[in-house]
Amino acid sequence: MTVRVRFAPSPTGLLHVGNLRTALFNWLFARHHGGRFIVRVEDTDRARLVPGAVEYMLEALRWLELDWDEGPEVGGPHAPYVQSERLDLYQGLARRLVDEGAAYECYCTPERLEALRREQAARKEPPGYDRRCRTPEGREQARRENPGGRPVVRFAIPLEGTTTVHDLIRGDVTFENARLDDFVMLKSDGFPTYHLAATADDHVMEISHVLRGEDWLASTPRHLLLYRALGWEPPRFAHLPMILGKDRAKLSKRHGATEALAYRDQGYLPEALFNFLGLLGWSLDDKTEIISREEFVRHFDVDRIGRNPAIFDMEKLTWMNGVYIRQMPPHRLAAVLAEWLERDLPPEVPRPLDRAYVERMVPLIQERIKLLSEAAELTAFFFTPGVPAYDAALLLGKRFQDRPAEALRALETAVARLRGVDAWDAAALEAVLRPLAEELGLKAGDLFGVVRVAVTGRTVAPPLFETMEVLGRERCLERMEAALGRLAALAR
RNA sequence: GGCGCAUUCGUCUAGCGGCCCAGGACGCCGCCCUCUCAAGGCGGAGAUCAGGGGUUCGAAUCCCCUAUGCGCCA
Repeated sequence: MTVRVRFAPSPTGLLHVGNLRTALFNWLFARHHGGRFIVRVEDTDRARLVPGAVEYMLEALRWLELDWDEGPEVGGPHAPYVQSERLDLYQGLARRLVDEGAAYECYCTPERLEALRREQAARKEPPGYDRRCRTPEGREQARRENPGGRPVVRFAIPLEGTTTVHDLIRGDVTFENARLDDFVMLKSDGFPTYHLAATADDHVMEISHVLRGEDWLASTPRHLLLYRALGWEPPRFAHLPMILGKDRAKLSKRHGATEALAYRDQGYLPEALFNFLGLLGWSLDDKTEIISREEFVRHFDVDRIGRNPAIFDMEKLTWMNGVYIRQMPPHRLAAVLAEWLERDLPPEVPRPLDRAYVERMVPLIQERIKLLSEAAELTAFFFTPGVPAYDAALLLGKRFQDRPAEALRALETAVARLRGVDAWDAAALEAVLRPLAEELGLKAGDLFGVVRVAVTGRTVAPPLFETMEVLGRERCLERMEAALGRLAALAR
């Protein structure tokens, strides 16, 4: 059987990471089985439509590199892939089911339905339509009460029996038909509800497997009944576990970012999010955490999808992002970081940045950042012209806290020796400064600390000698001279 | 309220009757490495496998009940 799966988002806002995970699983399933991955826009809820939402969602899929074989932009044999452009299909099917007696028109007014609900609630009965319009007599009565009103079309659920969903993840789940109510398939405005539209499209588009969120499990018996009424073979279903926030409630804004592209904007790598999301509800074995896209495709299948809801652990995602940053070829990281730096470095830094300089700097921070967004702050001193601003007291650190004169003498000596260095590379610099510390009776760290602050303006920075090498002789000496002045002022 | 799904360290999970007085990872703590910070290495704390009944020579694994969480229906 050819595998054909679909990702069918509603363009009602931004793309939630939970939906992105669903998209990812569908994509992986398709790629693993050499099938087709289809994107379909489910825009039949006109009240909740958000302009631009489709583009945003497609952008998120592209960012994760989840390419689709059929759908918006690429077309396909079952175009259009936008439900609002397929109304004829749904209306025809609704009419057919009405003609065949499997569905009926309902003229009940919203007011009556509301009153019905209230009564049911008062009597502590489960809510649901009372099927008044299912009989010709009831329908006539409703029509008289609602003159000129346009009917909805409801599906006539079998009054007896059971329907069982053969879920690929959960096994058989059986529902009593009597508990299902006659749901609306076609609204009075001629638009289908999700139940009809999804069922119709899944059949017409020859979808073989429906991988969707667990929140749809309870609707599946309705869909199965629809397939049966239409004489269609249903696809296989697999309901994916939900993704929750820290408090075990459905993941929402309160838990941090929920929209897919917010992760891009916060400095996460698509491959890291891909890996992380792929492991939310699926596992390869008992130890593998870092999995390449190719390995995912090679191994992914529904049999290792879990059944329990997962809490989205941002800290683990961040750790994983660090792993991927460290794994990147330095030149690629440099290319990516260059864009962030162009944007985030302080305004006094001249643009465009010297790309070769960025390339030399990047290896020094590669294993020190977990987010791309951290680079600018950490490396600003490489780029700011002149002497960086910092609190002069930092030069003293702990060792020279009460002895600025000693610090001054040490830095003076260091500068003097450094002036004699021609080959300004890390090894040469270390060869000068390390023995000097001993000569001055200082611990290496204490001497290096003064120099670090002088040269970078910070107490925490990449390794000193490599940093100095990249900064270059002139910049280092200029900054150390400036520091001498500041130490002298402190010593006075 | 009804129906449904789920329940293994704080979190993601491995486990599909004996290999488990439960393994890995994140996070946390300690040590090592070390010019700061990271990264890395080593080690540690952390789960009476939600609770209770069964089935079985033997259960985290099978069955039942309860509890809790979540979902759907309005």
